[in-house]
Amino acid sequence: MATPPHPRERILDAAEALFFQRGIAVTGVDQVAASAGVAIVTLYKHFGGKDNLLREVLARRLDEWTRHWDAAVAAADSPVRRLLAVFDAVETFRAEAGPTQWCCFLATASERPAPPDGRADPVLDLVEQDTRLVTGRLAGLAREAGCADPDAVAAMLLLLYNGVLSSLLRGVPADPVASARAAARLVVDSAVGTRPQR
Amino acid sequence: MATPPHPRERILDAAEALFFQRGIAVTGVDQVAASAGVAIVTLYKHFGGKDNLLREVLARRLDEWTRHWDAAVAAADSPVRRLLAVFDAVETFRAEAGPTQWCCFLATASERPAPPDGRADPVLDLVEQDTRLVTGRLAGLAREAGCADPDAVAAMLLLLYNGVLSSLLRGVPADPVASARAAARLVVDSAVGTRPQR
DNA sequence: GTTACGCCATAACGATCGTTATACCGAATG
DNA sequence: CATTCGGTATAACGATCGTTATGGCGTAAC
Repeated sequence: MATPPHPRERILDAAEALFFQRGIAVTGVDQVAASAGVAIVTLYKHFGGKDNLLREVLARRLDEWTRHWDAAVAAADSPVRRLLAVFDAVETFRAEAGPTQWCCFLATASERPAPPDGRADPVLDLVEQDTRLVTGRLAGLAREAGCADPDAVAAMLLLLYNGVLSSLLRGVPADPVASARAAARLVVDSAVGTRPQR
Repeated sequence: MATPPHPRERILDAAEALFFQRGIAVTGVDQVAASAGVAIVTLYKHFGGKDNLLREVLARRLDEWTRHWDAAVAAADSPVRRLLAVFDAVETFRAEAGPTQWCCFLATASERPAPPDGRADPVLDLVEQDTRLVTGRLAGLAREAGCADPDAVAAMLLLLYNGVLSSLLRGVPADPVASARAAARLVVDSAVGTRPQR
């Protein structure tokens, strides 16, 4: 159970670990296959190529992240706590997903240039899908929490959210989630207009 | 004056633009030379290679950023405004530096894996130098502003700072600096314990 | 037993990329 | 005029990488 028997899962795990710990472009397909204990041919049998592999890794990640966030929101027992549940989800997700260095989607957006013509890139589409998910949910939860200006609150929380993910690259602050929670509480308390309901 | 006559500056400008708009690994040396209107040999005459070119781009950028931040701090007329001057500096720096997509240092840290052995990487050293600069200054300014817990405030502001830089990748929020300023004001006001001195 | 299937190992291909060598040109300097 | 210097153009090298082809090995199904 430590290593899933199916080679497909092992490839996805290895790709996720290598892509977002060391970088997507610098990680060769052979390294992914070797890390998964799988032949290169098997990788190409399951996924069509590197781009498709990256696409499936991102899709799986987006799915797991959505589930984590859903669970964290469901576990919260007040509208304000539901709004702040993003950071709980980040913490539990990172604890379970392992030592992935930083955000898959930001890493992909960073390394992958937009195609010159107006054509769409299926990989970058997943990044934008994640962006829409985060922004939309934050705005909705802010509205339900009774914030005076939900969009402004969502923008500030999104800033803290992106800050957490990118702070993993700098290594500082040491506990980005804790700092983000503290800052988010100040933002939300100010917007709701009530004192914190510890 | 639009295009500096010295090819060295043109190469640095072109490399900065391409590296951090499209990605470092995916940008070839030939593209940099072509964009600078310079032969590849000239690029290798001035800089020893791609790594050294990247190093000089980062060094120049760190220098300019330090100057901008210094100026913004000097222009502020209260300790709290000096603490918040980071975001003024980000705005003026981005307005002057041109359409660079996002933070050079985070992009470099994202694409460049740490060397496996304990050896030091001169490029990643510059990234860490930038990290130390930002964290150290924020903590010092927070202390001078009379914050109750300067390190905690610095951590939250660093989070917002990283959030601004990485939000440029997502494209949202539309005006990250404005949102960061609003959130930072809430954080600092709460830490100083006084009402905002508009 | 034979067939089919999933996987592995090896090798090779085309392409890109970082880097260097060679030869040429023009202007400034003596 | 000769020389030197900074720049250009072209070509080539080695290396890496994404991708594919070939052939062989085990296991489960019929």
